[in-house]
Amino acid sequence: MPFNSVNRFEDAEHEALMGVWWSGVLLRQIARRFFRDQTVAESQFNVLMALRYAERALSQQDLSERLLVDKSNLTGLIDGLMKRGFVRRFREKRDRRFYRLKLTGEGAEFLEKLEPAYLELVHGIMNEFTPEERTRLTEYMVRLQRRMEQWK
Amino acid sequence: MPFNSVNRFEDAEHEALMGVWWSGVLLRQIARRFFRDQTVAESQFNVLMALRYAERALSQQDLSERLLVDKSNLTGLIDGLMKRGFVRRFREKRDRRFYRLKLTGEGAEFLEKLEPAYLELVHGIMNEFTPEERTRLTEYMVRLQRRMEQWK
DNA sequence: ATATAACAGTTGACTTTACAACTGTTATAT
DNA sequence: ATATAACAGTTGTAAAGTCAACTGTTATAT
Repeated sequence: MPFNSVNRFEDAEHEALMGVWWSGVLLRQIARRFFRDQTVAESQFNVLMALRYAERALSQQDLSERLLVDKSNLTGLIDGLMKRGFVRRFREKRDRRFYRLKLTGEGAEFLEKLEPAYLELVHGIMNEFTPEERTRLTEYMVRLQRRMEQWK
Repeated sequence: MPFNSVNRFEDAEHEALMGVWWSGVLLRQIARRFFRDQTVAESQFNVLMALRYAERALSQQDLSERLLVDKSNLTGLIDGLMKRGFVRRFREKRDRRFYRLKLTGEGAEFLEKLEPAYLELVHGIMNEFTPEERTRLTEYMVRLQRRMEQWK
């Protein structure tokens, strides 16, 4: 789905979707570099954040669904986070098919250290918009996501 | 950069950025599946579209910049498209460092066959919005991208 | 005129991701 | 009670991407 500039389609719907597309591409690029400097992969950060703000202990399957990543990837991702001491797996006794994943103290601490720089980045980008615009943008994105869910 | 639902940050800027982020993730997912069914990789489609709608013959370097993909990927990507007969490389006589890439008749034809389904998908998603909303959304995305360019 | 820079493309190592096939565990149906 | 489904996680393969180092070509500087 290309096209920031030239677009002979002259199709307003296409143009709008391309806008979202390219914003996503740029955002990915910025995030990758940011997290590399912070010595985490973006995918690992996503896992840590999901665990931190989850309302309950999550399984790898849960993470797979929340992060929209294939469950097979969670195996290695969690392995890596365990090696760094950020996450632990707890076998569930009632149902030995899955683990409950928990953030360790080190994991939480690591996230806290990261947070200022992370928020600075986020705000540095988003203060492009006024509060009203932000609200409207958020609303648009929610609707767009709901619409796209239909294609899953 | 996670979080569609739970977000204890209570941070409107973060929320808005996450909206863009998740929309991008979903869009990638939908696109990947769509193009798989159409027997092209999304990355190949992007190249074909870029060549088709370019104002002049592009080099691999040009494509790299337009598609925001490392130039090293273009080698294999173009190789693949040449194998399918969709693209040709022409050595530039004046400057033998680069190729001029051109879409073949087969390439153009392939794109044309794809276009209806592609546009149907795009419209199916974007008719979530009224024309005024689309305009505003496009405007937001343009501003967001310009802002994000600063971090490149 | 020649050494040095810059440029386009390629290659190889590595990471990330998706997908399909597999193991082991639990739930369901007959 | 047992066969079948469904489920969670793991493994292996392949595609796609980044990055750094390399080749060959052209531009620049002294």
